Order: sequence, then structure tokens, then C-alpha cells
Amino acid sequence: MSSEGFFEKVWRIVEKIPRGKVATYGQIAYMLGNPRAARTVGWALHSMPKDRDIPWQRVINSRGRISTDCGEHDPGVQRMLLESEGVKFDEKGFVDLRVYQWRARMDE
DNA sequence: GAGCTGACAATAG
DNA sequence: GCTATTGCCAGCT
Repeated sequence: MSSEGFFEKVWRIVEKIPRGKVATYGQIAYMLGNPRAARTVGWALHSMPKDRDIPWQRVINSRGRISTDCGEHDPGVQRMLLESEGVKFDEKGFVDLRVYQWRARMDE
């Protein structure tokens, strides 16, 4: 609960994302109860420990597109990982959120 | 305690 | 669709 930082909450949700599905930062932020904390969600993934197996590649920005402002990360790698999981990308690098956006509840 | 940073979102041009 | 600007939140220095 309160003992956990914001990061662990994000990681826990990201870990719940099933294979072949994707979620947006805003969606995860909304699950955390802070629909405006999309920035913090992205930051949480950046500070993610390596001893944890977090499918960060399944977390993309709005419209189902990869922006990766960081630059240190590779959008090409993220796309490859998602395609490897069965997620199709558009020529412009967009994903069909209508089909691939992960819809889940906290109850799962 | 104040300021800065960051893998975003939304709006405007 | 792209670029620029603003707002938001949590952690770090």
C-alpha cells in the first residue's frame, strides 16, 4: 500500500499487461488514480530495476505510438519486441489501439 | 523546502 | 501528421 512507491504501482500494472497487448501511459496513470501523472509513469519505467522483468515495451504513448523522447532507448527495439508478441504496427509506426489496447480492471 | 528532471498528454499553429 | 508550448505528478539533488 502506502509503503510502496509510485514506481512499484506502475511496475505491477505493467507486469499485468498480457502478451500481444499494449497500454498507454495515460491509461496506467488513470489506473493509479492520477490520470495526469502520465509523465511520472514514463519516468517509473525509466528507473525500472533490471532484476524485474517488466514488459516496458508494451507501454506506449497516446494514439499507440512510440515517442521515446529519451533517445537512449531504441524505438526500433520496442517495435520489434511488440511485433514479436503479435502486435502489428502501421506504416507510420502506429498500433491499432482498438484491437491491441489492453483493457483490464484492478480486480484482475 | 525549492528547483530540476523526465520513456507523457492535450491543445494550438 | 509534425512541431511547439503548457500542465501535471513523483522522485532526486
